[in-house]
Amino acid sequence: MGRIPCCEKDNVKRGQWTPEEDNKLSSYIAQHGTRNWRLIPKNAGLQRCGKSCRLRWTNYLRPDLKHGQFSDTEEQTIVKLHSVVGNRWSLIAAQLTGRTDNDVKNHWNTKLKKKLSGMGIDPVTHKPFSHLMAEIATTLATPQVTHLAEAALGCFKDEMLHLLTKKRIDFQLQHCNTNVAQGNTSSPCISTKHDENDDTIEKIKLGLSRAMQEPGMLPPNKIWDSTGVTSPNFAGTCSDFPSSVNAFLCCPSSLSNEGALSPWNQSMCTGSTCTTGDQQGRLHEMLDNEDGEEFEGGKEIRKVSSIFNTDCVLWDMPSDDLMNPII
DNA sequence: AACTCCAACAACCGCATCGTA
DNA sequence: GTACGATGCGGTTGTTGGAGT
Repeated sequence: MGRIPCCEKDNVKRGQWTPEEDNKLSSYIAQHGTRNWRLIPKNAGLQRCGKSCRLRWTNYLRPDLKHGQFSDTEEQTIVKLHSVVGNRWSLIAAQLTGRTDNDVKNHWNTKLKKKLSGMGIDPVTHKPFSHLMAEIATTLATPQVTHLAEAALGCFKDEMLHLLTKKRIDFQLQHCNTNVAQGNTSSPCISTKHDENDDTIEKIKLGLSRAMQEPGMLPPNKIWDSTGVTSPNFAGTCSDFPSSVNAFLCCPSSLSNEGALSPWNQSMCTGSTCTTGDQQGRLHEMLDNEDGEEFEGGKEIRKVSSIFNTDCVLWDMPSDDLMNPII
């Protein structure tokens, strides 16, 4: 048995579409609409799978599609919705005029994920990395925590190396300069040349292990220093690490100093649930439509309550976006 | 100039869900 | 209620062009 193929693969063309094929498909759909994708390629004179035609149409040829760069507002919308509905790309895309799920997904994977990681936020949970570490620490005994932290470090390593090396993020040289100016040589500047990766990873490992074994570490919002310089409960100091590592371990100043460095303003939930009623209320307000019941994304209609989790990061949106009738 | 690397995006694949007989 | 074809969706892979070496 097995699954019936959507079309006979031997007789269909694959790969990039040519302008001629695009023209054939567009003009056929303009005349006959998009009923029965299986018949469309045959009737339109295309040697393509119906599924391939559908994708080409929905992702590229549709006249109402917007091509080109995502605006800041669109990015904010994506991040905000992703923090609530996760990888429901079609649902997210439905809130952005002229964008497809494929567009949104690609933009998320190539840009936004890295952007969030760079801000010290886990793109999956939308929480600060340090926050996640702290949550692990609250639920596990120390030996387990250390191993888990090591495992987590492995997961994040690629993103961090990317940020630390490829993007050449500034390593908080100002702290180094300050230390030097004050004659403090006990906290040497990190070399950005020699064995940069190894040094950094070792420091992260050390910092994580210390943080996880330090009971006073928790809760994290208690020790996040808005200056990002020192933390009395932290075994070292945040300034021992590059800025992007600070983001990972100490929470970046952009998170605690609203609007200081972050490209987006945000309010952060503390703990495993949103703590301020007005924030939570506002998200519900944004998600519920005027009747407070359902919202529609493409064909899907789901109860908001079924997809709404209380773990969230709330992104401040321009007031115009709040006027989106669906949100 | 040639080569490598990487980001961006298009397209494919297989599973899930829907609609209908 | 069930079977089956059609369509939607999300994950993944492939391709391309530009930047860096």
